[in-house]
This record gives sequence, C-alpha cells and structure tokens, in this order.
Amino acid sequence: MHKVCAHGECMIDQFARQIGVAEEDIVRYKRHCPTHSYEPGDTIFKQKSSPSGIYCIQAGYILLWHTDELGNQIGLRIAMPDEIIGHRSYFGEEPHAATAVALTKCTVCQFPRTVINDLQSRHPGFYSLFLRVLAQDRGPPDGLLLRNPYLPVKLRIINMLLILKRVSGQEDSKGHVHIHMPFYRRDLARLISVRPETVARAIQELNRSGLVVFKGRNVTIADMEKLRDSIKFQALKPVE
Amino acid sequence: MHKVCAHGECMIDQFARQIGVAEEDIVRYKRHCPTHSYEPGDTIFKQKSSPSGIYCIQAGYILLWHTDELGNQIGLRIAMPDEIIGHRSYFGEEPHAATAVALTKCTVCQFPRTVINDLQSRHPGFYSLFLRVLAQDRGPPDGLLLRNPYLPVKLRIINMLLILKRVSGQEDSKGHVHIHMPFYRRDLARLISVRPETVARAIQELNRSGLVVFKGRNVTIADMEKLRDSIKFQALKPVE
DNA sequence: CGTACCGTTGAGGTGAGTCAAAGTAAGTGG
DNA sequence: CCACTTACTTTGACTCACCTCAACGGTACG
Repeated sequence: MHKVCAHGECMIDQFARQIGVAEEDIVRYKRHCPTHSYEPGDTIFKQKSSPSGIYCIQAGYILLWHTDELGNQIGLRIAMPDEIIGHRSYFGEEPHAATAVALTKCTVCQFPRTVINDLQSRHPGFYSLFLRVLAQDRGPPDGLLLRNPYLPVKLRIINMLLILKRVSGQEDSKGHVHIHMPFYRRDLARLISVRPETVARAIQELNRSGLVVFKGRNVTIADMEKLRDSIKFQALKPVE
Repeated sequence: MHKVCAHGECMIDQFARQIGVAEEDIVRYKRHCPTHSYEPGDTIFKQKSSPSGIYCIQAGYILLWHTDELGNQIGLRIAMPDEIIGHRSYFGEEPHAATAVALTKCTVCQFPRTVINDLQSRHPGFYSLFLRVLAQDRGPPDGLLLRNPYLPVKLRIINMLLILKRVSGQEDSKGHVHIHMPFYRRDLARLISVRPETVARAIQELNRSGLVVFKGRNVTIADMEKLRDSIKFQALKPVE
C-alpha cells in the first residue's frame, strides 16, 4: 500500500535542505513519511476531515474541489507535481476546505504532524518557508481569472489553458503550444463555475475561431500572441 | 501627519506578547511603527507597489480591491479593526495584489520591515503566528460566497451581510439584527462582481420581500432564521 | 451487444449586463 | 440660504450569455 519514498523527491525535502537539515537527517525523517500511489478518481483527502499532515505531490495532477452549502461543486485548483496540498488547513488548524482527487496516476508523499513539528523545533526557520508558499499561493489570484462572473466562458477557458501552460505547456518546432488537460469536461466546468454544456459550446466556438484547437483532452495553440490579444476583445467592457 | 501609537493597540502587539516579548520592548519597537490616520477615500497602499511592511487596522474599515488586466475592479475584502493587511504581499515578496482604500475614518499602524525582521530574529516563533493568520484568511473562502457565478445577486448580497454581521452586527432587544454597510452601493457591486444597477434592483427586491430592509447604508434583518432559510430557495439547482 | 458514462447539440427561458435618463445627496460658493 | 455642481443611486427598455431540460452521439468495457 505504501512505501517509504526515496530521499530528495519532495518539495518539503528541498525546504529542509534550505534550512540546513543534513542529508542523513532527511533520510531518517523520511522513514516516517509514507508515499502513496493513487489511481485516477482516488481521493487523497476529503472536505471537512481533519488534516493529519501536509501532502507533497511527486507526480500526477490533483483536483481540489469544494462543495458549498447548496451542493455546488467548485473546482478550486489543479495541483501539480512539486506543489504541496493540505497545508492551508494544516496551519489554519481547520478541517479541510476541499476534497482532493487524483486526476491522473499520482504519487504523493505525506508529512505527518510529528515530522513537521520535529523539523520546526530543530530548525525554527522551517515555518517561514511555508509562510512564503502560502503567501504566494496561486489559488486565490487564479480564482479571479477562472470564476470571475465578468469574464465570458470562452475567456475563462483560455485563462485555464494559460494556467496549465505554466507547468505542462510544450512548444514544438513551429512555435505551436501543446497542452494536455488532465481532466473531464465536467471538471473543467467545475473549475470555471459553469455547466458542462456551456463548456462544450464555448469549446466549439473556440475551435471555429481557429485560435485554439481542442481534440479531446489535447489542445493546440497556434499563435500565443493572437490568443492573448483576443482576450481583450472578448471581454465585457470594464466597470468605470 | 503621523504619531507614534500608544502601545498595546495593535494585533501584532498581541502577537508579540504571545511569543514572550517584554512590555518594555514593545514600547521600544513601537517608536518605529508610525500610526497614520486616513479619511474616507484615502489610499493606504496601491496595487503593484512594493510592500514596505505590514499594516494593522486599529479603527475603521478598509476596502481591498484588485484591478484585473481588463480594467475590471474586483472588491476582494473588507478589512476590519484588529485585522492586518498587506501581509500576503509582504511575505510573498511580491507587489501588492490590491489597492487598499479607507472606507471610513481609519487608524492604521504600520510595521516596517526592520521591526518585523528584528522581532523574528529575536523570537523565531514570530512568523508562525502569521502562518496561522494567512492560513485562516477569510478572503479566499468569502470570495466563493460573494463572487460565485452560480449564486444569484440577491444571495451574494445576503452573504455579504452575513460576513459584515460577524464583526459589526448589532442585535436589539426584539432580536432584530442591525448592520451598517460602510461603503457605497458601487463598492458593494465591486465586492460581488456585478454592476451597480443590478445591486440597486436586487436590493429593491429584497426590500419588497421583507426579509431584509435597506435604508441607505443601514440594514435591518427582522428574522435571521428566515433569511438563512431563504438562501436555499433562491439558489440555482446545484450541479450533479 | 448492451450498459455506462462522457460529450455534444438543440430549443426555450431568464438573470444580469448595457445604455440612457431621471432622481437624490452632499458639498461649494455667492 | 439658495442656486449650482458633482457624484452616487435608481429606474426603465432592451439585449444576450448562460442555464435548463431533453435527446442524441461517442467510446470503453463487461
């Protein structure tokens, strides 16, 4: 079910090195950090459950989604390799605000409370690194690009593509950008807070416009500049 | 223009006490923390400027708003007394993501970088307190209640009222709740990402329904329970 | 060859945006 | 104290993007 992960694979290990933890100590504490593998659809943690540690993504994509009081499912964030999840609830000492589900095959390393406490007590600068991560979290600002009611759906989809491109965009020899969307249309709909039908229609329009070509989960952008420009024209007139 | 604020007034002073800073040391560092007074409409800091410290609100309400690439103004958060602002950009080492404007007369104490660094170097647990504040920041979760495209405008306004009630709600002898909204309709519109006309119409409807009574900036809620119940009926059917 | 599930398409309804104009409130200066 | 300005708020008529519901089309898998 779980193996002890090889040392040096996690984001938090890099943190440890930054604050001067010796390599042999990293090896030692890693014995207490189980690494799990997840299949697409598996749950890493559930909304409302109590956090028992922090999770480092070593491989794969994870969707964080929140169910509001009315039952709407809102996709908060796609977490990618080398990112950490669950830290907000952990440090906030609150139940998880979202459910984490594997979109692809995933490898995730869990840092339990004991290890985190131990590292902090030996190296008081440890927490500061998380302070920075939390402060730089792209979740809230990305939310403004994806769930902004002012932005028409086509724009929200383009913003989603630009976010995915940051990490997984591939440029070929002709300058075309290829992006793989590791989720269902339904999940994309949740991420931008619209219905799946609306996503389908918006994608058809984008395809017809030629700016972006969707083939299943694969997307090709012929001309990034043109795409960025198009954003200005598709937008509503700003307030004021 | 600025005076040195009396000791013990700021949120950060309480943090200092929690980590064992002596009273006389608090008095000492406060000499380097200017306290400013702002009139309604004054700017505390501007989006894109570099943070030079952390701000503690001692009195008054402050609106944080973000202008996106297209020029839309999005109200992110109403900051209230005893809250701190500017800390996300400060610890993220990034320019301010929002502009902070005084909605009412405000008193704000500024902790410059030198003081913060000094406190952290003498008391390594200092940063952990901010870690908790950042992790518990209501901004992102409140955003889901205020700017969720699924929620009809009337609901978003009700959610705004419930958020204001947390801090400034007054209950009278008859069990009616009174809330003062310390901002223009236009700002309310920005906070829930709709146009001011739409806010006006939604408020008229709420008045007619009798659940909530708006008189200028003052709001009276006759029956909290009824109001909470009404949320369920006004919502769109959830996805799935 | 069904069965499931995801994805797409169509017809019809509606909530919020747009634009323009009128209404209100809060100064400001004579 | 009253015209005048200025900025905020409300109202009305119209438009349109997205939602709803329902049906149909793929594709994977037993």
